[in-house]
Amino acid sequence: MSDLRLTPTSYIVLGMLELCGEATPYELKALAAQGVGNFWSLQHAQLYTETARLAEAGYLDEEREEGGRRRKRYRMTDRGREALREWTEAPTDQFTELRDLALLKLFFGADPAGLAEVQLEIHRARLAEYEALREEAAGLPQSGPALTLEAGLGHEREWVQFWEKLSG
Amino acid sequence: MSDLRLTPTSYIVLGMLELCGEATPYELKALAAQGVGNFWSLQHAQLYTETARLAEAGYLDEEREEGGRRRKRYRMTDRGREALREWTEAPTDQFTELRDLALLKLFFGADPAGLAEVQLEIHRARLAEYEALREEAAGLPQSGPALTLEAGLGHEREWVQFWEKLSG
DNA sequence: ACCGTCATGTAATCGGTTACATGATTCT
DNA sequence: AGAATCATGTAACCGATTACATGACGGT
Repeated sequence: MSDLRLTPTSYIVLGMLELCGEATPYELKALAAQGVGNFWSLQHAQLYTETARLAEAGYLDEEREEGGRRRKRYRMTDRGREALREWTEAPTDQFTELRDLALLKLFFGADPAGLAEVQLEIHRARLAEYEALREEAAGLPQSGPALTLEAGLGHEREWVQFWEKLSG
Repeated sequence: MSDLRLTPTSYIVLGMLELCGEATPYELKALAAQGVGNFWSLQHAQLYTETARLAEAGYLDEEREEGGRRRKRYRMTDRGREALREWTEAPTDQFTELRDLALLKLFFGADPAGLAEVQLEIHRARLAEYEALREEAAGLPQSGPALTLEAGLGHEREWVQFWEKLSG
């Protein structure tokens, strides 16, 4: 029940547990991969340490499965739900830097065309993925994930345009 | 002369030292603030530890000033220049995630309009800064920094559009 | 029965952030 | 001269990445 600082990682875990009710760290890994991981991914090891941390601080309940692998299953406590709600409700004025490695190389004088060739490939691929995701979700009611997908699409288009201008 | 892994932070230090010849960590801090810090900022403490690390591994020369604060001044060695050149020349296929805190809140159900209000403010301000920078640099020959500024402009416009759609 | 691969978890390391600390300099 | 602020630097802490380790399972 100790105090701790909640990081974005903490809220990702809390948020996913709210969506799915209860899960083992391994299940959270799968859940992250198909959702929030598209724009904020975690190492799988983080899911083990973070759930343990949150449980110790009273934000999660921990329960060991009997038999087999005796895996730990987690579910939110009221305290966890409350923390997530407060966080979600409060807007943030944090500014996100680009922090793009290719851009960093460009800044320090790298050859634009060379960078563009490989960056175009990955950004076009990602853009195609996002467009496929949007197809799938077409018609579904608007939702948080759908909105973030729109943001991702916009920025990927921007990257593609940017590197296209620099290629060749 | 030990071995170490060079991180983006390392290359920022090396890159800045190539630009300015030699500097103390404190001077690097100022240099970073007006340039690369716009899209990849560092804590000032990093500049002390990173220069020391690079010097120990032979990428930088370290020299103490006599008298006064006896500050340490750093300059690149041939090894440092070589490392920077190799890094700059090699394209990267690293994909950069958005990792935006406001987007994360949106994903987990935050109220779009509330977020948009404060996000619009900061992104509009940043966009204005970038436009001013471009004014200043108008006419100057194309350069790495100028290209990254274009990228920044594009993404800031994208953010502004995105949050505008969600506001009100 | 064996081998390779996926599932699942823990431990060690390390960069980065935060906090702290002291020497200059300016202002009143 | 004293207070406040800026310049400059070091130390401690902690989250995140990396490396390691073992158990289950499918195929041959």
